Parts: sequence; structure tokens; C-alpha cells
Amino acid sequence: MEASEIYKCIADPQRLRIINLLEAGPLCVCHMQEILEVPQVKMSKQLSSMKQLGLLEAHREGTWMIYKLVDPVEGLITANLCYLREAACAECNQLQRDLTKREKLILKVTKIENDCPQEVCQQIACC
Amino acid sequence: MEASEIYKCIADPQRLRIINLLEAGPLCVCHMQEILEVPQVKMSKQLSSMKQLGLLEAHREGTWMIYKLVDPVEGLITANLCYLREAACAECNQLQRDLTKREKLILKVTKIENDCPQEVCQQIACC
DNA sequence: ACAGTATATACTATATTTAGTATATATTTG
DNA sequence: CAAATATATACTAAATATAGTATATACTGT
Repeated sequence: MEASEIYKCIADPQRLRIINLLEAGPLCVCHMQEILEVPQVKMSKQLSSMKQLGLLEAHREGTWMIYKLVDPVEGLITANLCYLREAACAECNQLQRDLTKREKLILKVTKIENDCPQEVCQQIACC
Repeated sequence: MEASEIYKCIADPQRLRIINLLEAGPLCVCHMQEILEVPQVKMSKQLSSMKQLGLLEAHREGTWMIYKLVDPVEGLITANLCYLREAACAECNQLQRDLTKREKLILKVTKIENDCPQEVCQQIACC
């Protein structure tokens, strides 16, 4: 994968936020949609472009489509996420807030509504 | 400066090559033009957009306009250049070739043609 | 003041990216 | 099989970015 393609990808704050979320574990489209507060179409299109780029992979669980970062994660992605998280910049705060929101959402859909893809729930269960 | 702006900048291979060159020291437009083999207009426009973004600064020496990276260099830029140079990827090879070409060009215009902005020549003189 | 060199800008054409609306597909449940 | 939910795609409109040509500006040396 070309570095420039990766930069183009993370040059969009929204896409960077997606990567940041997925780095914490797989998620389905509707949950990312809720965390990032974007319309379904936009979410779906961004995910599919990132998948096509080779950064993400997806599988279906019921009606849910679960996306995750490919393994191994592209080094340039990891390096930049790392950097940004330590940079104490505005973007970094956003990324942190997203992660917090993710935690809360997973807890809610797992424990309260009992309506969560298994793979996503497990992130809570085993900790 | 927003991270996304920096990513957008280095997502263009040409602009990344400019940053890579300038990281080794200031250069005037016509020399970068020669090293990167791009038309004058393109070079000038890219430089001016990067300057406007706050990554570069320029000053005049005679008819030459000398560009350099702002000091201190944006950390995200440094981190990524570092990463790319160690990554042994296709882009990295290009960046390395550019640096070699830069050395040769500066030597030529300094010693042979004696036609080089002082600030640029000095990079050779003192080593 | 004039010619030559280096650089920048205006304007235009073209390509690329993004966003929105509507619709389609896949799956589950009753 | 019909209804509901989650996701994807086609199509279009709008915004952005890029490239090219021509022209302008700034400076130097004569």
C-alpha cells in the first residue's frame, strides 16, 4: 500500500476517527454511525472505500456488518495514531472522546439492551 | 496547524518530496524544479500553497526565492519523514534519490558554475 | 531604460472527491 | 411470505483540487 494513499485516507478527520475507533476493536456500521454522528450513507461509503484501500475488512453477523482493521495493521497507521494520541492536540481530544463514547455505547447495547454483535460484546465480557 | 492539513499536504507525493528536500536544507525554486523535474508553474504553486499552510517560509536573495521549512518543523512532519525513510518502501527510495540528486546539483552550481544562492552553497562549504 | 533570469499570479479547463436522495440487497423474525 | 432492521449501491449535484497557458512582477547587470 502506498504511503500517499494512507495519508489521503487519514487526511479526512472522519476517516481518522474511524481508524481510531477500530483500533480499539471491531464495530458494526450502526454503532460507528452513532458514535460519530454521521448519516448511514456516509458511514457506509467511507467504510467501503477504506476496505477497498485494504485498510479494513468486514464480515457479516446477522444483519450487522462488522468492520475491523486488517491484521497486521499498516505500520504507518499505527505510528500516526500513536503520535496523535500523545500530541495533546485538538484532534487528539476528539479521538479520546470517541473512545469514551464507544465504551459507553458497547456497555449499553451489551448489558442493557442485549442487542450487540457477539464479537463486539466480547470486548467487554473478557476484561 | 491541524493534523488533517498536514496529511493532506504529504498525501501528494510531490509535496512530500519537497519537504524531504527542504529537510536537508533551504533551496531555491529553480533547483527544486530541476531535482523534481516539474514545470516552473507547478513548483511555484505547490510551494506557495505549502507556505500559506504554514509549513514553509521564503526569502529573496537576488532573483532567487529561497524556501525552507519553518523552524521548528512541525512534529508530525518530522515523525513521518523519519518513518518513511526507515521503511524501505518505494517512496523511500525516491526520497533518497532526490537527496542524492540534490547533493550533486548543489555541488555543480556551487563549484562549477559558481551560480548558487549563498545560503544554499554554505551547506556544502562548511561540511 | 533594456534585456535576461527567476518567480508568481490570473484565468481556465479538467479531474477528483464529497454529499444527498432514492433505492436495492441481505438477513431475521413473526 | 411480509415487515423490520442493517447495510450497500446508483445516480446526481456540488465542492475541491490539479494542471496548463499566458502574463505579470521582481531583480540584476549592461
